[in-house]
Amino acid sequence: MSSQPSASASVASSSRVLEHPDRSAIRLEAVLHALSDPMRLRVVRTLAAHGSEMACSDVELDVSKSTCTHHFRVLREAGVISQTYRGTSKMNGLRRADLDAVFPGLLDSVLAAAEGEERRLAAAH
Amino acid sequence: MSSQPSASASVASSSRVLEHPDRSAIRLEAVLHALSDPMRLRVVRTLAAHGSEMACSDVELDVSKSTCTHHFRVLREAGVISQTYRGTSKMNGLRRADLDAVFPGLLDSVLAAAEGEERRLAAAH
DNA sequence: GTCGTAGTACGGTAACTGTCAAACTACGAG
DNA sequence: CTCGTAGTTTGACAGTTACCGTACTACGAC
Repeated sequence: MSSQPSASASVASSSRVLEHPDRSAIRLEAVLHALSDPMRLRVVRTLAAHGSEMACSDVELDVSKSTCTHHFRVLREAGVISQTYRGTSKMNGLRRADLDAVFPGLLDSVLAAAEGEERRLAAAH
Repeated sequence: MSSQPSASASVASSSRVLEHPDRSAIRLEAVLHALSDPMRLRVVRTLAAHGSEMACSDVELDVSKSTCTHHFRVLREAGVISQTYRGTSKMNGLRRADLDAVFPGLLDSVLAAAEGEERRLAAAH
């Protein structure tokens, strides 16, 4: 049902391999659902701003480690991020190419929307 | 906290008035959550394709009336649609101007994404 | 006034979801 | 080998959500 991580992710460097949906198995509702949670949207915005892959622990969320694991898994299973183990760490990256191919402009419009909303809310306080 | 329906909706023609969030109270997460459900996405696509306002009963969903009421309310409370009573019917319209002002390009990219996904899934069968 | 329709409120069910602590595994450093 | 860290799994809890049937309200037609 799944394949190896997309081309944007490096080859796994441990025996632990993570399942990712094929580009063709990415569904809009799962993507929108994944992005509708504030924690996960924050992850995605952080990865987008950073540009290159980041370890889970480098993305600062104010929740427990088990909750972090939960949220990263939802993003991976929706096809929004790719994940690869590097020793004890797991490196995460946006599946930008896949998402832009399947839903052109969606990711950027969500990121821009979040940016704009954050600025408006900051200005309102 | 809410105001009268946005300018895109007509004046209410009955004593029943529905609360709608101000443009400034529309939140991205609520919008994405509202659009991540297949029933609600169908409503929004139908309203988008139709162009002008439609009655609840004119949007064909394969669920009970009480479930329809639930979904339309989620869309209204997220600020995605405006609703106005007309006799026994309730007229619904996309809050296109508000959504485009608050999250430029988001609605169109979601609609295009849904369109593209539908075509790909239809071609795959 | 009655009648039919659109839509609602309520209570219920079942599944989902986000949260966590605790115990765990996998890995690299030493 | 031990140790520390990253991340996981499990079970639990509480809240949310989509679904429904039923009884209801509001409205217009007559």
